[in-house]
Amino acid sequence: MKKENISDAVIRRLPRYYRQLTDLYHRGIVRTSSHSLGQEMNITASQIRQDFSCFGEFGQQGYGYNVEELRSEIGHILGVDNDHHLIMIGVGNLGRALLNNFPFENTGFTVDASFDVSPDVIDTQINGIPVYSTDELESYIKRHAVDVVVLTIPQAVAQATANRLIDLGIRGFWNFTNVELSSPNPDVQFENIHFADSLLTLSYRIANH
Amino acid sequence: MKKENISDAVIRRLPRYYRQLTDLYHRGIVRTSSHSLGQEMNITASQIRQDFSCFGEFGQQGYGYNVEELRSEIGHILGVDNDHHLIMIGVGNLGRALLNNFPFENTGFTVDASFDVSPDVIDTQINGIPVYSTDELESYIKRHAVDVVVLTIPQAVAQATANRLIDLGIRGFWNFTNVELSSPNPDVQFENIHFADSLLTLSYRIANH
DNA sequence: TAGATTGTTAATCGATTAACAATC
DNA sequence: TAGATTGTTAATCGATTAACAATC
Repeated sequence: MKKENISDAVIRRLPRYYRQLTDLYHRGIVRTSSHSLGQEMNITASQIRQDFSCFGEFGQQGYGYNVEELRSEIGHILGVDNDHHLIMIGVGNLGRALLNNFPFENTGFTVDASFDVSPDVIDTQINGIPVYSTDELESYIKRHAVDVVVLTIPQAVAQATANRLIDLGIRGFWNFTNVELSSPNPDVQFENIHFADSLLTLSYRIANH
Repeated sequence: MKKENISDAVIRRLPRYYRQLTDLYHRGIVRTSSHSLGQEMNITASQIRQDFSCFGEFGQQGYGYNVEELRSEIGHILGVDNDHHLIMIGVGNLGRALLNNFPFENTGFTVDASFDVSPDVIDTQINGIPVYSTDELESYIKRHAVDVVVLTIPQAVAQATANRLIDLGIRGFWNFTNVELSSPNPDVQFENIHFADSLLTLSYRIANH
Protein backbone atom coordinates (compact mmCIF):
# COMPACT_ATOMS: atom_id res chain seq x y z
CA MET A 1 0.00 0.00 0.00
CA LYS A 2 1.74 3.15 -1.20
CA LYS A 3 1.81 6.04 1.22
CA GLU A 4 1.50 9.72 0.49
CA ASN A 5 3.82 11.33 2.98
CA ILE A 6 7.01 9.50 3.70
CA SER A 7 8.77 10.36 6.92
CA ASP A 8 12.31 11.65 6.91
CA ALA A 9 13.41 8.64 8.96
CA VAL A 10 12.36 6.33 6.13
CA ILE A 11 13.94 8.45 3.41
CA ARG A 12 17.26 8.51 5.23
CA ARG A 13 17.32 4.74 5.36
CA LEU A 14 16.75 4.36 1.62
CA PRO A 15 20.34 5.18 0.61
CA ARG A 16 21.60 2.64 3.12
CA TYR A 17 19.37 -0.04 1.60
CA TYR A 18 20.57 0.98 -1.83
CA ARG A 19 24.18 0.74 -0.72
CA GLN A 20 23.72 -2.67 0.85
CA LEU A 21 21.83 -4.00 -2.18
CA THR A 22 24.49 -2.67 -4.54
CA ASP A 23 27.07 -4.48 -2.47
CA LEU A 24 25.11 -7.75 -2.57
CA TYR A 25 24.55 -7.31 -6.29
CA HIS A 26 28.25 -6.83 -6.98
CA ARG A 27 28.97 -9.92 -4.92
CA GLY A 28 26.70 -11.87 -7.23
CA ILE A 29 23.99 -12.55 -4.65
CA VAL A 30 20.63 -13.06 -6.33
CA ARG A 31 18.05 -13.15 -3.57
CA THR A 32 17.69 -11.75 -0.09
CA SER A 33 14.99 -11.32 2.56
CA SER A 34 13.98 -8.78 5.16
CA HIS A 35 15.58 -10.96 7.84
CA SER A 36 18.83 -11.36 6.03
CA LEU A 37 19.06 -7.65 5.12
CA GLY A 38 18.15 -6.76 8.67
CA GLN A 39 20.90 -8.90 10.10
CA GLU A 40 23.49 -7.38 7.77
CA MET A 41 22.36 -3.81 8.44
CA ASN A 42 21.41 -4.05 12.09
CA ILE A 43 17.77 -3.16 11.43
CA THR A 44 14.69 -5.23 12.32
CA ALA A 45 13.10 -7.21 9.52
CA SER A 46 9.82 -5.62 10.50
CA GLN A 47 11.11 -2.13 9.90
CA ILE A 48 12.55 -3.07 6.54
CA ARG A 49 9.21 -4.45 5.37
CA GLN A 50 7.39 -1.38 6.70
CA ASP A 51 9.84 0.90 4.90
CA PHE A 52 9.49 -0.87 1.57
CA SER A 53 5.71 -0.98 1.88
CA CYS A 54 5.64 2.83 1.72
CA PHE A 55 6.59 2.57 -1.93
CA GLY A 56 5.02 -0.61 -3.20
CA GLU A 57 5.31 -4.39 -3.09
CA PHE A 58 8.71 -5.60 -4.15
CA GLY A 59 8.86 -9.06 -2.64
CA GLN A 60 7.30 -12.45 -2.91
CA GLN A 61 6.01 -14.62 -0.07
CA GLY A 62 8.23 -17.56 0.65
CA TYR A 63 11.01 -16.22 -1.56
CA GLY A 64 11.95 -12.76 -0.37
CA TYR A 65 13.38 -10.15 -2.73
CA ASN A 66 15.36 -10.36 -5.93
CA VAL A 67 18.48 -8.31 -5.23
CA GLU A 68 18.90 -6.77 -8.66
CA GLU A 69 15.22 -5.89 -8.93
CA LEU A 70 14.94 -4.42 -5.44
CA ARG A 71 18.13 -2.44 -5.93
CA SER A 72 16.80 -0.95 -9.13
CA GLU A 73 13.42 -0.14 -7.53
CA ILE A 74 15.05 1.70 -4.64
CA GLY A 75 17.45 3.43 -6.98
CA HIS A 76 14.47 4.55 -8.99
CA ILE A 77 12.70 5.85 -5.87
CA LEU A 78 15.83 7.82 -4.96
CA GLY A 79 16.07 9.15 -8.48
CA VAL A 80 19.46 7.77 -9.53
CA ASP A 81 18.13 7.39 -13.06
CA ASN A 82 16.82 10.96 -13.19
CA ASP A 83 19.72 12.81 -14.84
CA HIS A 84 19.71 15.76 -12.51
CA HIS A 85 21.97 18.68 -13.29
CA LEU A 86 24.20 20.28 -10.73
CA ILE A 87 26.60 23.19 -10.42
CA MET A 88 29.09 23.97 -7.68
CA ILE A 89 29.76 27.35 -6.15
CA GLY A 90 33.16 27.69 -4.56
CA VAL A 91 36.07 25.55 -5.70
CA GLY A 92 38.44 25.86 -2.76
CA ASN A 93 39.97 22.77 -1.21
CA LEU A 94 36.67 21.10 -0.41
CA GLY A 95 34.95 21.91 -3.69
CA ARG A 96 37.94 20.73 -5.65
CA ALA A 97 38.12 17.53 -3.58
CA LEU A 98 34.49 16.77 -4.41
CA LEU A 99 34.89 17.53 -8.10
CA ASN A 100 37.95 15.32 -8.32
CA ASN A 101 36.67 12.41 -6.26
CA PHE A 102 32.98 12.27 -5.65
CA PRO A 103 31.19 9.90 -8.05
CA PHE A 104 28.31 12.22 -8.91
CA GLU A 105 27.32 10.00 -11.82
CA ASN A 106 26.45 7.12 -9.44
CA THR A 107 23.77 9.24 -7.83
CA GLY A 108 22.22 10.42 -11.08
CA PHE A 109 23.84 13.84 -11.17
CA THR A 110 25.82 15.53 -13.90
CA VAL A 111 28.14 18.34 -12.88
CA ASP A 112 27.92 20.95 -15.61
CA ALA A 113 29.87 23.89 -14.24
CA SER A 114 31.48 25.46 -11.22
CA PHE A 115 31.88 29.04 -10.09
CA ASP A 116 34.38 30.95 -8.00
CA VAL A 117 35.51 34.49 -7.27
CA SER A 118 39.25 33.88 -7.50
CA PRO A 119 40.92 34.97 -10.78
CA ASP A 120 43.44 32.18 -10.24
CA VAL A 121 40.85 29.51 -11.01
CA ILE A 122 38.34 31.30 -13.24
CA ASP A 123 38.48 29.95 -16.79
CA THR A 124 40.39 26.86 -15.74
CA GLN A 125 38.96 23.36 -15.54
CA ILE A 126 38.80 20.94 -12.62
CA ASN A 127 38.46 17.32 -13.62
CA GLY A 128 36.94 18.50 -16.88
CA ILE A 129 34.44 20.86 -15.23
CA PRO A 130 34.78 24.50 -16.34
CA VAL A 131 35.20 27.15 -13.65
CA TYR A 132 33.39 30.42 -14.33
CA SER A 133 33.27 33.71 -12.51
CA THR A 134 30.40 34.02 -10.04
CA ASP A 135 29.50 37.17 -11.97
CA GLU A 136 28.23 34.85 -14.67
CA LEU A 137 25.89 32.92 -12.37
CA GLU A 138 22.73 34.80 -13.36
CA SER A 139 23.29 34.45 -17.06
CA TYR A 140 24.35 30.82 -16.73
CA ILE A 141 21.27 29.80 -14.76
CA LYS A 142 18.99 31.59 -17.19
CA ARG A 143 20.45 29.56 -20.04
CA HIS A 144 20.75 26.15 -18.34
CA ALA A 145 18.58 23.82 -16.28
CA VAL A 146 20.05 23.49 -12.79
CA ASP A 147 18.45 21.17 -10.25
CA VAL A 148 20.94 21.39 -7.42
CA VAL A 149 23.60 23.86 -6.34
CA VAL A 150 26.48 22.66 -4.19
CA LEU A 151 27.53 25.37 -1.76
CA THR A 152 31.20 25.02 -0.88
CA ILE A 153 31.76 28.68 -0.10
CA PRO A 154 32.76 30.61 3.04
CA GLN A 155 30.13 30.84 5.79
CA ALA A 156 29.97 34.61 5.56
CA VAL A 157 28.45 34.63 2.07
CA ALA A 158 26.34 31.48 2.40
CA GLN A 159 22.86 32.86 3.09
CA ALA A 160 23.26 35.79 0.68
CA THR A 161 24.39 33.47 -2.10
CA ALA A 162 21.53 31.09 -1.38
CA ASN A 163 19.00 33.95 -1.52
CA ARG A 164 20.37 35.09 -4.84
CA LEU A 165 20.06 31.57 -6.22
CA ILE A 166 16.57 31.04 -4.85
CA ASP A 167 15.52 34.23 -6.65
CA LEU A 168 16.92 32.70 -9.81
CA GLY A 169 14.69 29.68 -9.32
CA ILE A 170 17.04 27.16 -7.69
CA ARG A 171 15.15 24.74 -5.46
CA GLY A 172 17.82 22.28 -4.28
CA PHE A 173 20.92 23.01 -2.22
CA TRP A 174 23.64 20.71 -1.03
CA ASN A 175 25.04 22.87 1.71
CA PHE A 176 28.55 22.30 3.07
CA THR A 177 28.79 25.59 4.94
CA ASN A 178 28.35 25.39 8.68
CA VAL A 179 25.30 27.64 8.54
CA GLU A 180 21.62 26.77 8.86
CA LEU A 181 20.19 28.03 5.60
CA SER A 182 16.51 28.73 5.26
CA SER A 183 13.93 30.07 2.88
CA PRO A 184 10.34 31.19 3.36
CA ASN A 185 9.56 29.13 0.26
CA PRO A 186 8.77 25.57 1.42
CA ASP A 187 9.64 24.19 -2.01
CA VAL A 188 13.30 24.98 -1.48
CA GLN A 189 15.16 21.92 -0.23
CA PHE A 190 18.34 22.16 1.80
CA GLU A 191 20.47 19.15 2.51
CA ASN A 192 23.23 20.00 4.94
CA ILE A 193 26.61 18.46 5.57
CA HIS A 194 27.62 20.02 8.87
CA PHE A 195 31.12 18.71 9.57
CA ALA A 196 31.41 20.49 12.90
CA ASP A 197 28.03 19.23 14.15
CA SER A 198 29.03 15.72 13.20
CA LEU A 199 32.38 15.87 14.99
CA LEU A 200 30.76 17.40 18.08
CA THR A 201 28.31 14.53 18.43
CA LEU A 202 31.28 12.18 18.28
CA SER A 203 33.03 14.27 20.90
CA TYR A 204 29.98 13.92 23.13
CA ARG A 205 29.78 10.20 22.65
CA ILE A 206 33.40 9.36 23.33
CA ALA A 207 33.25 11.47 26.49
CA ASN A 208 29.95 10.04 27.76
CA HIS A 209 30.12 6.40 26.88
CA MET B 1 16.39 16.70 36.45
CA LYS B 2 19.41 15.13 34.80
CA LYS B 3 18.75 12.06 32.74
CA GLU B 4 20.91 8.99 32.38
CA ASN B 5 20.43 7.97 28.79
CA ILE B 6 20.16 10.77 26.31
CA SER B 7 18.56 9.93 22.98
CA ASP B 8 20.41 10.45 19.74
CA ALA B 9 17.78 12.95 18.61
CA VAL B 10 18.67 15.21 21.54
CA ILE B 11 22.42 14.85 21.06
CA ARG B 12 22.14 15.81 17.41
CA ARG B 13 20.38 19.02 18.31
CA LEU B 14 23.05 20.09 20.78
CA PRO B 15 25.55 21.28 18.14
CA ARG B 16 22.80 23.33 16.53
CA TYR B 17 22.04 25.02 19.85
CA TYR B 18 25.73 25.62 20.35
CA ARG B 19 26.01 27.14 16.89
CA GLN B 20 23.03 29.42 17.39
CA LEU B 21 24.22 30.53 20.82
CA THR B 22 27.71 31.22 19.48
CA ASP B 23 26.13 33.38 16.82
CA LEU B 24 24.03 35.32 19.35
CA TYR B 25 27.08 35.69 21.58
CA HIS B 26 29.18 37.14 18.78
CA ARG B 27 26.37 39.53 17.98
CA GLY B 28 26.56 40.80 21.55
CA ILE B 29 23.18 39.46 22.61
CA VAL B 30 23.12 38.83 26.36
CA ARG B 31 19.88 36.99 27.07
CA THR B 32 17.53 34.69 25.24
CA SER B 33 14.60 32.39 25.99
CA SER B 34 13.24 29.08 24.79
CA HIS B 35 10.63 30.92 22.73
CA SER B 36 13.12 33.21 21.09
CA LEU B 37 15.62 30.40 20.37
CA GLY B 38 12.79 28.30 19.06
CA GLN B 39 11.65 30.95 16.66
CA GLU B 40 15.17 31.45 15.32
CA MET B 41 15.81 27.73 14.94
CA ASN B 42 12.38 26.50 13.94
CA ILE B 43 12.01 24.29 17.00
CA THR B 44 9.25 24.41 19.61
CA ALA B 45 10.07 26.15 22.88
CA SER B 46 8.82 23.06 24.64
CA GLN B 47 11.33 20.83 22.94
CA ILE B 48 14.18 23.18 23.73
CA ARG B 49 13.31 23.18 27.43
CA GLN B 50 12.95 19.40 27.39
CA ASP B 51 16.32 19.03 25.70
CA PHE B 52 18.13 21.28 28.15
CA SER B 53 16.47 19.60 31.11
CA CYS B 54 18.27 16.37 30.23
CA PHE B 55 21.49 17.99 31.38
CA GLY B 56 20.53 20.38 34.17
CA GLU B 57 18.84 23.67 34.90
CA PHE B 58 20.39 26.52 32.98
CA GLY B 59 17.65 29.14 33.02
CA GLN B 60 15.78 31.38 35.36
CA GLN B 61 12.03 31.88 35.56
CA GLY B 62 10.93 35.18 34.17
CA TYR B 63 14.33 35.89 32.65
CA GLY B 64 15.25 33.05 30.34
CA TYR B 65 18.85 32.11 29.66
CA ASN B 66 22.10 34.04 29.73
CA VAL B 67 23.56 33.51 26.26
CA GLU B 68 27.21 33.32 27.26
CA GLU B 69 26.52 31.00 30.16
CA LEU B 70 24.22 28.66 28.22
CA ARG B 71 26.66 28.56 25.34
CA SER B 72 29.46 27.55 27.63
CA GLU B 73 27.31 24.92 29.37
CA ILE B 74 26.36 23.29 26.08
CA GLY B 75 29.92 23.54 24.84
CA HIS B 76 30.99 21.78 28.00
CA ILE B 77 28.38 19.03 27.50
CA LEU B 78 29.65 18.51 23.96
CA GLY B 79 33.21 18.43 25.19
CA VAL B 80 34.67 21.41 23.33
CA ASP B 81 36.92 22.09 26.32
CA ASN B 82 38.15 18.51 26.50
CA ASP B 83 41.38 18.66 24.47
CA HIS B 84 40.78 15.52 22.50
CA HIS B 85 43.55 14.24 20.27
CA LEU B 86 42.98 13.19 16.72
CA ILE B 87 44.90 11.71 13.83
CA MET B 88 43.93 11.43 10.19
CA ILE B 89 44.44 8.43 7.94
CA GLY B 90 44.51 9.23 4.26
CA VAL B 91 45.55 12.67 3.05
CA GLY B 92 44.16 12.69 -0.46
CA ASN B 93 42.04 15.59 -1.69
CA LEU B 94 39.45 15.32 1.05
CA GLY B 95 41.85 14.74 3.92
CA ARG B 96 44.01 17.61 2.78
CA ALA B 97 40.96 19.88 2.45
CA LEU B 98 39.97 19.11 6.03
CA LEU B 99 43.47 19.63 7.40
CA ASN B 100 43.77 22.94 5.61
CA ASN B 101 40.32 24.30 6.37
CA PHE B 102 38.42 22.59 9.12
CA PRO B 103 38.68 24.46 12.44
CA PHE B 104 39.36 21.41 14.61
CA GLU B 105 40.39 23.65 17.50
CA ASN B 106 36.83 25.06 17.76
CA THR B 107 35.49 21.63 18.55
CA GLY B 108 38.12 20.79 21.16
CA PHE B 109 40.31 18.64 18.95
CA THR B 110 44.03 18.82 18.30
CA VAL B 111 45.29 17.19 15.13
CA ASP B 112 48.61 15.61 16.00
CA ALA B 113 49.52 13.63 12.92
CA SER B 114 48.35 12.18 9.65
CA PHE B 115 49.18 9.01 7.78
CA ASP B 116 49.25 7.93 4.16
CA VAL B 117 50.66 5.23 1.91
CA SER B 118 51.93 7.50 -0.86
CA PRO B 119 55.70 8.20 -0.85
CA ASP B 120 54.90 11.57 -2.42
CA VAL B 121 53.41 12.89 0.80
CA ILE B 122 55.12 10.82 3.51
CA ASP B 123 57.47 13.00 5.56
CA THR B 124 55.91 16.21 4.30
CA GLN B 125 53.65 18.50 6.32
CA ILE B 126 50.11 19.69 5.59
CA ASN B 127 49.19 22.90 7.35
CA GLY B 128 51.82 22.11 9.94
CA ILE B 129 50.63 18.52 10.51
CA PRO B 130 53.28 15.87 9.82
CA VAL B 131 52.44 13.07 7.39
CA TYR B 132 53.81 9.66 8.34
CA SER B 133 53.77 6.32 6.62
CA THR B 134 50.85 4.10 7.63
CA ASP B 135 53.53 1.54 8.49
CA GLU B 136 54.23 3.66 11.54
CA LEU B 137 50.62 3.63 12.79
CA GLU B 138 51.14 0.88 15.37
CA SER B 139 54.20 2.43 16.90
CA TYR B 140 52.67 5.91 16.85
CA ILE B 141 49.50 4.85 18.62
CA LYS B 142 51.46 2.96 21.24
CA ARG B 143 53.39 6.11 22.06
CA HIS B 144 50.58 8.71 21.85
CA ALA B 145 47.05 9.15 23.19
CA VAL B 146 44.60 9.15 20.30
CA ASP B 147 40.89 9.73 20.92
CA VAL B 148 39.59 9.90 17.39
CA VAL B 149 40.79 8.70 14.01
CA VAL B 150 39.54 10.43 10.88
CA LEU B 151 39.16 7.94 8.04
CA THR B 152 39.62 9.63 4.69
CA ILE B 153 40.82 6.56 2.85
CA PRO B 154 39.49 4.53 -0.06
CA GLN B 155 36.40 2.39 0.60
CA ALA B 156 38.23 -0.81 -0.17
CA VAL B 157 40.54 -0.56 2.84
CA ALA B 158 38.09 1.08 5.25
CA GLN B 159 36.88 -1.85 7.36
CA ALA B 160 40.30 -3.52 7.48
CA THR B 161 41.94 -0.29 8.61
CA ALA B 162 39.24 0.26 11.22
CA ASN B 163 39.72 -3.25 12.57
CA ARG B 164 43.46 -2.73 12.84
CA LEU B 165 42.88 0.52 14.76
CA ILE B 166 40.25 -0.99 17.06
CA ASP B 167 42.77 -3.69 17.97
CA LEU B 168 45.18 -0.91 18.86
CA GLY B 169 42.60 0.53 21.24
CA ILE B 170 41.00 3.31 19.16
CA ARG B 171 37.40 3.90 20.21
CA GLY B 172 36.29 6.90 18.10
CA PHE B 173 36.05 7.09 14.32
CA TRP B 174 35.05 9.97 12.09
CA ASN B 175 34.30 8.01 8.98
CA PHE B 176 34.22 9.71 5.56
CA THR B 177 34.25 6.49 3.54
CA ASN B 178 30.95 5.47 2.03
CA VAL B 179 30.97 2.24 4.00
CA GLU B 180 28.97 1.23 7.07
CA LEU B 181 31.69 0.39 9.57
CA SER B 182 30.94 -1.77 12.56
CA SER B 183 32.55 -3.42 15.51
CA PRO B 184 31.36 -6.11 17.91
CA ASN B 185 32.67 -3.88 20.68
CA PRO B 186 29.85 -1.51 21.69
CA ASP B 187 32.35 0.99 23.11
CA VAL B 188 33.59 1.81 19.62
CA GLN B 189 31.86 4.91 18.29
CA PHE B 190 31.46 5.58 14.59
CA GLU B 191 30.31 8.91 13.30
CA ASN B 192 29.71 8.78 9.58
CA ILE B 193 29.73 11.44 6.90
CA HIS B 194 28.11 9.69 3.98
CA PHE B 195 28.21 12.17 1.11
CA ALA B 196 26.39 9.90 -1.29
CA ASP B 197 23.57 9.12 1.16
CA SER B 198 23.14 12.81 1.77
CA LEU B 199 22.95 13.71 -1.91
CA LEU B 200 20.54 10.84 -2.57
CA THR B 201 18.07 12.10 0.02
CA LEU B 202 18.22 15.47 -1.70
CA SER B 203 17.65 13.77 -5.02
CA TYR B 204 14.57 12.08 -3.58
CA ARG B 205 13.20 15.30 -2.16
CA ILE B 206 13.60 17.45 -5.24
CA ALA B 207 11.91 14.75 -7.29
CA ASN B 208 9.01 14.15 -4.86
CA HIS B 209 8.18 17.58 -3.57
C1' DT C 1 3.56 43.61 42.33
C1' DA C 2 2.48 41.84 37.51
C1' DG C 3 4.43 39.69 33.64
C1' DA C 4 7.43 36.46 31.86
C1' DT C 5 9.49 32.25 31.59
C1' DT C 6 11.29 28.37 33.60
C1' DG C 7 11.41 23.02 34.61
C1' DT C 8 8.39 19.21 34.77
C1' DT C 9 4.33 16.39 34.40
C1' DA C 10 0.71 14.80 31.40
C1' DA C 11 -1.22 14.26 26.71
C1' DT C 12 -0.46 13.46 22.04
C1' DC C 13 1.61 12.04 18.19
C1' DG C 14 4.53 9.23 15.31
C1' DA C 15 7.80 5.61 14.61
C1' DT C 16 9.22 0.98 15.64
C1' DT C 17 8.26 -3.72 16.69
C1' DA C 18 5.39 -7.79 17.03
C1' DA C 19 1.98 -10.78 15.29
C1' DC C 20 -0.31 -13.15 11.71
C1' DA C 21 -3.17 -14.32 7.75
C1' DA C 22 -2.10 -14.84 2.95
C1' DT C 23 0.47 -17.24 -0.38
C1' DC C 24 4.57 -18.42 -3.08
C1' DT D 1 2.79 -30.31 0.28
C1' DA D 2 5.55 -27.96 4.08
C1' DG D 3 8.41 -24.17 5.03
C1' DA D 4 9.47 -19.60 4.34
C1' DT D 5 8.51 -15.02 3.92
C1' DT D 6 5.76 -11.43 2.48
C1' DG D 7 2.59 -7.13 3.33
C1' DT D 8 -0.34 -5.31 6.75
C1' DT D 9 -2.76 -4.64 11.02
C1' DA D 10 -2.31 -4.10 15.94
C1' DA D 11 0.59 -3.22 20.05
C1' DT D 12 4.31 -0.93 22.00
C1' DC D 13 7.57 2.27 22.66
C1' DG D 14 9.70 6.74 22.50
C1' DA D 15 9.77 11.48 21.17
C1' DT D 16 7.37 15.78 20.74
C1' DT D 17 4.05 19.05 22.27
C1' DA D 18 0.90 21.13 25.57
C1' DA D 19 -0.23 22.61 30.04
C1' DC D 20 0.81 24.58 34.38
C1' DA D 21 2.52 25.35 39.03
C1' DA D 22 6.61 27.58 40.70
C1' DT D 23 9.16 31.68 40.95
C1' DC D 24 12.30 35.27 39.36
